[in-house]
Amino acid sequence: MAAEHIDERRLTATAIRLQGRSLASDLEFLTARARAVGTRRANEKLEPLGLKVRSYVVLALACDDEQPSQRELAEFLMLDASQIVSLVDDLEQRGLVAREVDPRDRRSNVIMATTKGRQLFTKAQRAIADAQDESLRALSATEQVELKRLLTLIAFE
Amino acid sequence: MAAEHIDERRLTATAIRLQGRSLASDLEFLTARARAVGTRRANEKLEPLGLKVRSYVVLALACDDEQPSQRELAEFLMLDASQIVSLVDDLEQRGLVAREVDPRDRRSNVIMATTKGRQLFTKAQRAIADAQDESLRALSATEQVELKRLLTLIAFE
DNA sequence: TATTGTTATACTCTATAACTATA
DNA sequence: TATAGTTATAGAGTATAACAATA
Repeated sequence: MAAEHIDERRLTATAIRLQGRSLASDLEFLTARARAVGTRRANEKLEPLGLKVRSYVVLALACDDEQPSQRELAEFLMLDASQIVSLVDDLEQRGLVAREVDPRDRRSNVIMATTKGRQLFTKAQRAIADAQDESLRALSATEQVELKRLLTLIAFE
Repeated sequence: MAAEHIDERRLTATAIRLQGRSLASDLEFLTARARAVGTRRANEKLEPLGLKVRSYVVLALACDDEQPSQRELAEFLMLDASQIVSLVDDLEQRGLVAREVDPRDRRSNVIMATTKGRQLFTKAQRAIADAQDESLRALSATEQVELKRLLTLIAFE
């Protein structure tokens, strides 16, 4: 009965007729379904590493030498600040990232990846790339670039 | 401190630098953020009608004369069957949709919109169209069509 | 006074297993 | 034996308010 027990990508013959419906051209529906398909697939690939998309994105930004504050992470990832606390808690307890008080503003914590965190991130990038390649399978190289460009426009607009 | 208290579309100057990071070209991150922005906006527009994106999509398919079963809704919307139960329960209690046993397979419920449901759906379509127009503001007409085409490819692939 | 991070809390969303009725 | 729907439940994701430290 669980959704995982059915193929998450293709639809059965019985449900295909719903694809012709007006909802199928609704941006809200399309982004929600694209994200659901992609997140499920990516979480499966990340599972052996003990990561999910949620924790991966925090680790990715911690690895990128920008030393973001928790506030910046919350804003960029569109998560509540209280959610960042528990995501960073988890990564910190596993020795993957470290909090460091920002000397310029001692209210802020700057998040940095450890060596161990960077090593795991290298593996995680491969897992995410695998998932992404599967998602983009039906698109040409040009279309892949164009999709990302257009998604960026609506994700940050 | 809640995420709603910050602008959900534009980023503050402090977070803009994160946009240059490699994560910003990650498909998983882009679809997640595009969906988060879009769902938040659409839920705000739907709120006066007592709907959310989740309930809207069920109502939309119920209005489309295809008489989907709950199973088909679950599959198409990528929700668990048990979630469809509570969404249909809510819409049914409000007199917006009706369950009817499928005479060809008496295990199945066919979901149909009532007149009241169709009337509300007309208003909801306008609300969703408003939200979508805001999301697509930065795209040309051609780009809007192209984005939906490419999203369809990854959402159903 | 305002902001960063934190904690506690509650609410929504999603998944799992067990049940019933039909097939 | 398998499938559609239901129920109960638990876990993940998200939002809100209040607080301490700092600005």
